[in-house]
Amino acid sequence: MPAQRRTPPDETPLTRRERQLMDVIYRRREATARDILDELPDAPSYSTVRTLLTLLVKKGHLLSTTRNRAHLYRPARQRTAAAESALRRLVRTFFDGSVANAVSGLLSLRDQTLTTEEIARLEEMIAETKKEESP
Amino acid sequence: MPAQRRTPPDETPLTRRERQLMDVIYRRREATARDILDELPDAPSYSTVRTLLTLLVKKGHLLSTTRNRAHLYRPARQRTAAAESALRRLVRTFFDGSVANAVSGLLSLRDQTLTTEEIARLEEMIAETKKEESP
DNA sequence: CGGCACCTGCGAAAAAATTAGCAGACCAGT
DNA sequence: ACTGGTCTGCTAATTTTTTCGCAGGTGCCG
Repeated sequence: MPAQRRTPPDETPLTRRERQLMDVIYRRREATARDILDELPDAPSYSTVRTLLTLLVKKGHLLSTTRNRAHLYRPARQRTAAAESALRRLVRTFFDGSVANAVSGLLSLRDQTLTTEEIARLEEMIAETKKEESP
Repeated sequence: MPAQRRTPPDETPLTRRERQLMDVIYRRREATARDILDELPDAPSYSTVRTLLTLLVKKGHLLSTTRNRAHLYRPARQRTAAAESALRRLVRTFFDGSVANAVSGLLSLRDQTLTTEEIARLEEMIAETKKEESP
């Protein structure tokens, strides 16, 4: 009987708060309880954040090292891996499973403008994809 | 005193189950309690699904109409709007706020291959974007 | 050295989410 | 018209989450 989860980051969906913390950590790549507390708009007490963090470690979602006196947390899953499954979910849920549609949705996010450089990069990626698809 | 949430789909993050149901509904665009029950891998009782559904309506996340005898649920927010905010979150969390990076991540999802047509469409979108950026 | 500022682990209480059963109504088929 | 199958609206119990406080430690500075 596995008393405490080990390595494999459980496929169980996270709870609200858990996801919120994980998001902060993924965004920053690493964080201490204090960091998180400072970033959350609706943060609970320091004590609470710490509890959640400990829980996430036990569940295998986070790894912790000690920097100075405080614990420093990092995601147990590679950032890209997490991003990938998040993207998959999104594509399935909102874009009928079509990657092309998702890209479209992404491009129409008129938030921050793409630089000329980025556009060039995208073109290159498309070209690459094309090459792979139809050699 | 607003006894029951009206139109504005509350910015409150959904709970685990709630999100799960919403996802199914977004994917199918509409669904009955029965539909959802059938689609969930780890479905609870019919009764439970109905309770959640009712709750989501009360919170303003879903709208319900009656088809035949059963309630038919649809998202209160436009699918595209929901997709948009989900994308934004994802871009911020996993791609350092870079849309280009996100597109890249999307393209490297080697799940299903893009058809030649889709690729052409993407190229067109990029071209369009380019035109807008640097007129 | 004494005190301030923080961190840690542990133990629980409070709040929220999840689950489910029940009675009444309705429709369709025999 | 009766029966079986399904849906609805409630009510409520259980399980999870979420939240915190307290009792040590430790490092640092006046």
